[in-house]
This record gives sequence, structure tokens and C-alpha cells, in this order.
Amino acid sequence: MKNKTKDQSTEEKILVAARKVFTKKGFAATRTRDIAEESGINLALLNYYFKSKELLFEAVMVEKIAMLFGQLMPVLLETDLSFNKKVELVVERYIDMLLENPDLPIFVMSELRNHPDRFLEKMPVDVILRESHFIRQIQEKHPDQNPIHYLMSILGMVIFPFVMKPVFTKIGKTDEKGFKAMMKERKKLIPKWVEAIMEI
Amino acid sequence: MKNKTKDQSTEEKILVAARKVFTKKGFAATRTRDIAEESGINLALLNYYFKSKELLFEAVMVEKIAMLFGQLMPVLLETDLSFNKKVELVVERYIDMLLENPDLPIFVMSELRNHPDRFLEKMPVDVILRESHFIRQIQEKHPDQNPIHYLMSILGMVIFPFVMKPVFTKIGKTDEKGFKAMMKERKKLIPKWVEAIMEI
DNA sequence: GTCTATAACCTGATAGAC
DNA sequence: GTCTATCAGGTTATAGAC
Repeated sequence: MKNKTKDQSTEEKILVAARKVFTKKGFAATRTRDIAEESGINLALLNYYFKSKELLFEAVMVEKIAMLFGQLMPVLLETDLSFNKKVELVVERYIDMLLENPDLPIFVMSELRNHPDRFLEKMPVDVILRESHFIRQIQEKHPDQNPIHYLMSILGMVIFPFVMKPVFTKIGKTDEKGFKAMMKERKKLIPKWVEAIMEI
Repeated sequence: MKNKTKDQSTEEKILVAARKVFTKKGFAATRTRDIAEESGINLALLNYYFKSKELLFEAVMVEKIAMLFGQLMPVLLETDLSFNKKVELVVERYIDMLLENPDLPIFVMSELRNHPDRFLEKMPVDVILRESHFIRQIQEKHPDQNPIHYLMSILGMVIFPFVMKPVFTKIGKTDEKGFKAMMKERKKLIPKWVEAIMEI
């Protein structure tokens, strides 16, 4: 774990720190000094390597968006799996990924608000909606219903607990370990629920 | 009640503008000058009436948190309604409220991240979990399951689309009117789905 | 590539006239 | 209560030495 910082190039050190600080505080509340301090490098080097705070942020943001859709896309595009199996896979992978990056959703969504158009083209929403086999499978079962309804519900059940996490953990009701255990339970529960929903 | 803009006191004008700007940009990205401009008042008056940016923000934040729970609490505490009826009511009211305040959830949740402890006590999460009749009704049906699972899923299905709204609307796939229509459909769909989920 | 020093600008807040 | 002018402090970014 120590090598993780020792052997890194300066550029990587800055990126590691920028990921951490930007994700935690958001773009506007982050000072370049915070990132320099966090990474142990000199403030001037940040501009030397990334030109500006904006560009450094953009680099982090692109990564985070890729994480947000990286787990989703392959499964949704897959054509050789049953609908239920895909739901299982999406839920399982997404929860695992979010347990490692709990503040990813709230970070990406709240930054999107302040940089309205800059990052939307990085999101393969069109592809999901128009080309995904997953959406087609939904349409087969519910031809007269907007398929987005089902996708929204699945993602909502998976992602929303992470958005609410600060409320539940800080309030002292559920601790970090309890939250993790709960999300592992949801890996089994959500696919069952989705199956039931699809049969209505 | 007074005329919406003409008869407002200066204090009210500032509050109206502060709600709008803070909600749209978040605390850190908001400049007191933005609020002064938006409300048409002089910058110095902001400090005259609210002492500081922090205190003005706090006033707005308290209001927004109250909105977020105001629709929820009465229904969850109610003891004379069936579980299914309560779900109907919560979904209906919450969607209506969020259609009027689409960026409320992402605002409150993302600001909570930057002001971790200051506002958590304003949220009646304990009351919901420990005293609500709604949670008890869930426990009756699923005594061996954490009742939060079901609450999370209901709220996730309702709230998550609003969190994702910028993605779907800006991408040109769904416009404002289409989104609104979809959320009205969900008022009928979600209660049916929850009913099915509860029977597993 | 890395550092120090500083420029250039912005932001919250207040003093003081009216 | 409201305005203008301005201060004090903080922020990004860069120039220039090493």
C-alpha cells in the first residue's frame, strides 16, 4: 500500500489526490491547494501537468463517468443472456462497484448540474436506450409500456441507498458495516423483486 | 398572501432568490453577488438581513429538508390506513412535490456531503425508523427482513428518476413534457410493483 | 521537473453616507 | 433600510530561479 504512493509519477500522484478531493467535496468547494496538499506535491506542479483546475477536473470526471457506465453497458448490450440473468449480473456488479465507490453517483450527478452540457455526450445513454438488447427484452414483455420505467426502477433500487447513505450512517442508526451487509442482501433481493415486477 | 414579486419585503426577495440560486448551483458555487443580482437587491443588504452567506444558506437548507420529509412523515406515521394505501399516497404526493421541485433531492443530498453533521439532526430519520406505523406494517409482512429494504426501494423508484433527470432530458431523448408524463405514469405503476414485491 | 514568490483576480463582508 | 466604495483574505495561475 505504501508503494501505491511512492512509485507513482507526479502526474499520477496528482490524479489520485484529485479523484479523492473532487469526489468528496465537488468542483467548486475544492481548492487546488487541497489537491496539492493531499498528493504531497507542489502547487505549481498541478498547473504544470494539467494546465488548469478545470482540465484536471475534466480528467477525473471522464473517469468517473466511465466507471458509472462501465459496469452497466456490457451486460445491457449482451444478447446471449436471459433478462433475469442480466438483472442479476447488473445488480451484483453495480453494488460491488458502488461499495468501493459509495459517493460516485452523488458526485457525478451533482457536478452534472453545474457543468450542464460538457459531460453529457460522454454518457452512452442513447446506446442503452436505442441499441441495447436489454431494452428490447423489456419491450417484448411489456410492449405497451415505456421500457425506461423498468430500467429506472432497477437502478433506483440499486443506486438510491448509496445516495441516502450519509443520512443513514451519520445518524448512528446503521454503521459502515451494517450498510455493507444490507447492500449484500440487496444483491439477492432486487433480482427477485424485478422478476415479480416484470410479471405484472 | 402578497403579490409574488412586487409586494415582497426585501428579506423575502433575498430568500426567494437564494432558494433558486443555491438549489441550482450548490453552496460553494454560489456567490452572494449571484443572489443579489437574482433578487434585484443590493449586495450589502444580504449581509444586513442574513448576517452571512452561511446563515442565509442555512435558512434555505432547513426549508428544503422540511420539504423533503414533509410529504413523507404524516403518511408514514398514520395508523388508520392499509400499507398499500399508504404506498399509493406517498408515491402520489412525493411525485407531485418533486415535479414542482425536481432538483430538490440532488441539492439536499449533495450539500449534506459538504456540511456533514450540521443538518442531519433536522431529518426525522429516527422517527421514521423507530416510531412509524409504516415500518411496523412492513415488519408484520416480513418479520425476518430489514424493513429499510422496502422503504429504500420505494423511495428509490420514486426519487431516482429525478436524480437522473438532467441526463435524460438534456440528451434530447425525453423532453420536459415527456418526463412529466412518465412520472405521472409511475404514480400508478410503483404502487402495483410494491404490492407485488411485498408478496414475495 | 520542481520550487518560491507573486501577480491578477475574485469573494464575503463592512464602514459610512444618505 | 438602502446604497457606494472598499477592505481583507483567499484563490488560480504563472514567472523565473534552480
